[in-house]
Amino acid sequence: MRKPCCDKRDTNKGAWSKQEDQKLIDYIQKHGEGSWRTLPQAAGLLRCGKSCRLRWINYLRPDLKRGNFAEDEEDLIIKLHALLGNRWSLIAGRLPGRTDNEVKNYWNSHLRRKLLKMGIDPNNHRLNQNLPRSQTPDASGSTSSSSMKTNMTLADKSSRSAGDHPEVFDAENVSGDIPRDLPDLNLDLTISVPSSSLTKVEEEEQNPYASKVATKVARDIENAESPTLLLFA
DNA sequence: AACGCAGCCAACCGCACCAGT
DNA sequence: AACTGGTGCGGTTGGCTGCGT
Repeated sequence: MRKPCCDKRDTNKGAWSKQEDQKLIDYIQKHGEGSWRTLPQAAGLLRCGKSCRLRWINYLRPDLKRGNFAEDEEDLIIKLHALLGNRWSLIAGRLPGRTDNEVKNYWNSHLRRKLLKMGIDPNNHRLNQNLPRSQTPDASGSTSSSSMKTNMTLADKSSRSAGDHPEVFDAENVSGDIPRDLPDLNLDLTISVPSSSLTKVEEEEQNPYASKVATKVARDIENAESPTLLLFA
């Protein structure tokens, strides 16, 4: 039995105060990130290390992009979710300035509903004949979101939350499942490792978060058992 | 004005992963 | 190989806010 990450009796919980935020920012600016377990004490915070890490990553990081998601960001999230499932950190890694928590929340509060409204099962990105499909133009694929089109799903064998996604993806089955009179759901799921003229070191210096996750995405995709990626033209 | 409800989002929790020993 | 500590991730919760009645 491992001991808890901190002594919960002595730690604050709940919303962060401005003073706490400032202490955390000051400390990280001086000493850099890492050593989250010892950081709270060193920074004079009565917080659990995990809590500090979360606060920094999700809220205080200087490279965070706050505010509404753009259309292309929405599209990308939908595509990546079809590809990766609920692996929010990987998805967020493709969206500069966005955090896994933010993407997860946005998915659950907006995009899930949007797909459902379009008659698409948000769990597997397949047209769901049991769900009512709205007759509005939005539901025909010509939504405000330009490329909200899908006819695919993907087995994500390595996912820890594989329950959301079918273990085996059968392309033949898909083509058979989708009625011919449905809108063209051609979804380009091409995914590539971010290319950069910067060296890996330079890239990591400029954006350690994006770089780190991008590396993981690339590794995951490389390691994926064939045929994990099934792209449908 | 008061209340109930739904949606959003920050934060917490528990588990898994990984590197070091 | 087994163990341990630190870190990361995804699911869930709870409080706040806005809206309708």
